[in-house]
Amino acid sequence: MRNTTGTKANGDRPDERLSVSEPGPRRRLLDVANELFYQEGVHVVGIDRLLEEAGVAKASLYTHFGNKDGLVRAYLEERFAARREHVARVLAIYDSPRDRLLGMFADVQEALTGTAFRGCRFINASAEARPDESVVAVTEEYRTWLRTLFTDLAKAAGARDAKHLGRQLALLYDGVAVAAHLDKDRTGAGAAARSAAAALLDAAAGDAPVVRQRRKANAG
Amino acid sequence: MRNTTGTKANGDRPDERLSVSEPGPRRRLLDVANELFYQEGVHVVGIDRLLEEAGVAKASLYTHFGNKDGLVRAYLEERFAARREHVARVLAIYDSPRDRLLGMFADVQEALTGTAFRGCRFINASAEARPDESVVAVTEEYRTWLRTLFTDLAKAAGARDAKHLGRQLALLYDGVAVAAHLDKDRTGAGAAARSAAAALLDAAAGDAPVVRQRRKANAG
DNA sequence: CCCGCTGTAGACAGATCTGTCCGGTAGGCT
DNA sequence: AGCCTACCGGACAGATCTGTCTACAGCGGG
Repeated sequence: MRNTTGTKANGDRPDERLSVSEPGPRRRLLDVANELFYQEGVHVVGIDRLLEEAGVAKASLYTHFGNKDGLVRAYLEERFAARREHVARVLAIYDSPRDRLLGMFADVQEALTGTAFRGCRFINASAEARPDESVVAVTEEYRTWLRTLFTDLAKAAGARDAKHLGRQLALLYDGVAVAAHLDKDRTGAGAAARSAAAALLDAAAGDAPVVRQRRKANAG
Repeated sequence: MRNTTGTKANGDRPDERLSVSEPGPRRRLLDVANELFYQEGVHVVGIDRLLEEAGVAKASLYTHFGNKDGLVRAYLEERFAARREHVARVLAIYDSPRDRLLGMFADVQEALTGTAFRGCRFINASAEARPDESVVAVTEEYRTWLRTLFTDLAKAAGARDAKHLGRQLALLYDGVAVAAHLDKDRTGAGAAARSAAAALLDAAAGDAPVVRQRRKANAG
């Protein structure tokens, strides 16, 4: 579909200093997987479709990833890493803990204006996965990380019960992903989540916003 | 797998007044679909599996439902109707609008204590559906109904912006379905959603709600 | 220079799934 | 009794998907 002649070109290792030319088959496969698995679903997109779109031979897929599940796992783990980096960049924008927390929802609101938004990759992939597929393992890691992140943000923002607020915020985060995916009016969901996060934060911070000394009995 | 002899028995029409004996193939198929499609996913469960489990001939499926998508549609529409009835029963328990609203989340919290809980059928089914499958149509109807329901509850509970609060509550409702499905600790998500709903309602009801108690920390 | 590594192209096997069709059976109705 | 209808059991076709294997091409290092 793209490179009719077998070419080694670029092994897509980071120390490769060739000009941009053409990424290797592993890179091309991951790129296509990132697109198709997200837009259409993991089970719906077959091997042949991936190979066709990426211009990669079938044997290359199996030497690089072992089987389809290996490709799915590599794809999800890469997106997980990319997400961590993205969130780190978003959080770095803001100064105050409160703004950082709300910035997470501002970021989501911005993301779902694009037409390519189809909800949370991990939620969607998990909904169609069998229990033994590696999707569930990566999803669990991702969600643990996300919950911890929100708990940390809640704690920094001065919540009395940071774990509780963190959970509530994670609920909103899940909810907006689902709603923006399945409902027609996406922007409404984004705004609702953002304002709800602010309201919950205000309610949890209570009367003494940034002071979080009081009692550190169960904070964290 | 169950009735080795071809038997007419019960056509599972409502005016059938035979004793309980054995429901017809349509009923048996819907029952099995309700179980398997929910527990394992729509695409994962094949026709043969359904037929085997229900003890129904393949021809019966196609005469009753046309094709697999027809069965899926009938299954989802039946669950939608059952859900409407269930919600009506739940709402009938409470007297005040506020209690009715929070009762929706108390009901969910109770539901997810069971091991059979696997999140929202419609969300899960939509995540693995192609755009042309009838899953998306029924899901859209369901979600429109749900959003309207929460908006009505918010309005009755005295929210200033009922549509806004309704959306926020729907987000929480989606979120708890996802979280309780994918995370290990389900009960935590239920409690968080319930308390978040109360906090959002308090924040939205503002100063002049419908007879609200002091600040009753919700036990749960 | 040539060997080995990596990659392409595609045939092939085996499994699975949807949907059609045919033969047989049993109960209800006239 | 005889027929009609609903249902069962299973064979069958056609499509699709995963995974393996063979044949071949180009690049780079010893």
